[in-house]
Amino acid sequence: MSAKKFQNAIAPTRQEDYPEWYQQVIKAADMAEMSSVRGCMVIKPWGYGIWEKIQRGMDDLIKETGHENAYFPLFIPLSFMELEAGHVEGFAKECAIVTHHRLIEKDGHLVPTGELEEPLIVRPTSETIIGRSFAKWIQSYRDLPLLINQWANVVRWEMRPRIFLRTTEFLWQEGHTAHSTEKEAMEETLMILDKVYRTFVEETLAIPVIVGEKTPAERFPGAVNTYCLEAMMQDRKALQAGTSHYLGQNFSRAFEIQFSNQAGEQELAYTTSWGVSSRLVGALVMVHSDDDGLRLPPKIAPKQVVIIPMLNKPGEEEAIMAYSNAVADDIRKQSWAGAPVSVLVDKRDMRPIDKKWQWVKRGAPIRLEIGARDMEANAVFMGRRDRSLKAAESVSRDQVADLVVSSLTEIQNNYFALAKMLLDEHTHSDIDSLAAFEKFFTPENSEKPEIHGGFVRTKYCGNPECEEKAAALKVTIRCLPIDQSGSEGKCVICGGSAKTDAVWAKAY
RNA sequence: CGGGGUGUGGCGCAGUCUGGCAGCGCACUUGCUUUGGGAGCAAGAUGUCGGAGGUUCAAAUCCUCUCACCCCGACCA
Repeated sequence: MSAKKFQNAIAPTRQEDYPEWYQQVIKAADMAEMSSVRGCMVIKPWGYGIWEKIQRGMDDLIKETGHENAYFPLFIPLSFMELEAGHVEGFAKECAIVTHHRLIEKDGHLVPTGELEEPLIVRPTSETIIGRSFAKWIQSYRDLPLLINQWANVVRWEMRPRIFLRTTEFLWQEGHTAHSTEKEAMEETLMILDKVYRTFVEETLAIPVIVGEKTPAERFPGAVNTYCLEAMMQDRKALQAGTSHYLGQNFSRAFEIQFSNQAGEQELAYTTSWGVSSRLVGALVMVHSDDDGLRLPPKIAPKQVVIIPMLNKPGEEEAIMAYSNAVADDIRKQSWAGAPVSVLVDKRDMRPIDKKWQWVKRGAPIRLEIGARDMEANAVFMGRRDRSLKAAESVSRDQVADLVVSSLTEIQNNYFALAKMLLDEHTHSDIDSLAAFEKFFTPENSEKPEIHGGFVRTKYCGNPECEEKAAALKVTIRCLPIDQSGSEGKCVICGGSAKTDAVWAKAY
């Protein structure tokens, strides 16, 4: 294969075919692949390493805000789903159902037998089964608040799976809490949204978000209010990066989550639920990556520094490896973002140039190439993933550890700044008529739509009909931002008087 | 569930119209050369051509049935 064939490591580029580019980045980074089970993915070590970093960081925040982890069953009795009307409607169409518990051999094939008296559904979310437990655990106001989180897999039989973004089975955390007052439950709902989700997504994943409330059309089935984080991908479409629900007394009524208050009266508890999923990995890909593959913010990279020994000539190996390991140890002594810098010395039996490209495609923030020449000069050759490949340069050995630390901070900040620039540049507040709105969201090439559109932040009258009208353009209200301006204006769709700010976009 | 498409070594595909030895590129293995910027040459290994049935001297190719997957809609963390 000749070098000229590669202008970029990933084909097609983002401009050429964004959805295909997305899949190629994941493949080239060796993160995950679709499995032989419909809609289900295999998460490979590099992709799972990213998820583990997400879990660790998020879990710390969840615990710092007073929650404890627990675990509930994968299966939910079918009858539980019937108890909350809105909930059934939302999830009934996408459930996996277990109806048998045994196999027998018949004509050389295994067929299910032993039909269950009551079918079990594989959890699409756990409000119902956790609600039943909460009802048992809560007797008195002294048992409240009850603050529980679960790390789990869930199954939703979606029509069109897309790797990491919408798979049949996915990984997530789901928080479930119960409170004695509406006020406290609402505070919890919003606290999680800001202190846990927004903080983590912006500061660790380097993804800027718009925080807001969903309209009734986009609300979680069974919730009173649903709040969310919305992020902009590089094709300017929105991706929901986290969600927090105020459930009011809907689930406590259905599952009899009652407590005696201080006056000795029975009251229904107020509950919340909130979650982020492995979809965040897809968001990382679509926000930060470029036409050479994945780019990982250092705080989420499973390895922050990769050392590639240039083992080209026989006889040099031992000395270069010793030098490389010594450099690695120096860097490991450095602390960054509250933890030792993680370093991998890639000593695999591969051509160094192939290793280098592999680490570029996997998005390692910093590459250090070490060969005989560097060793003689008491130096290393350092490349940063946020800069062009040709911008790599020689750095003296005694400066490298400090430079790595300052570079990690710079890379983390650069990725956030770039993503923020994209979000700001393509968020428009000056679209004030239906004609302008339609023009903005209509691609020039309808056969093969180019990257177009973005977020429109404008007034909305609150009429669901206006929302439906936008849906014809595949545009939905992503959220009603928390930071409302309070000003009065005209609804962008119907022109009627409107006070509410809304963010409109095409979404994943 | 509607409309369109595809199933051929690990991956990507040609071959199907007009039946006649199962092919190509990449990746993989081995050897030699090369070696700080996605190397070259040579040899090698890898296949129930999605499945079942039929037509035929002969089927990847034709016919019937079937399964799976992909794209466009409805659904969605």
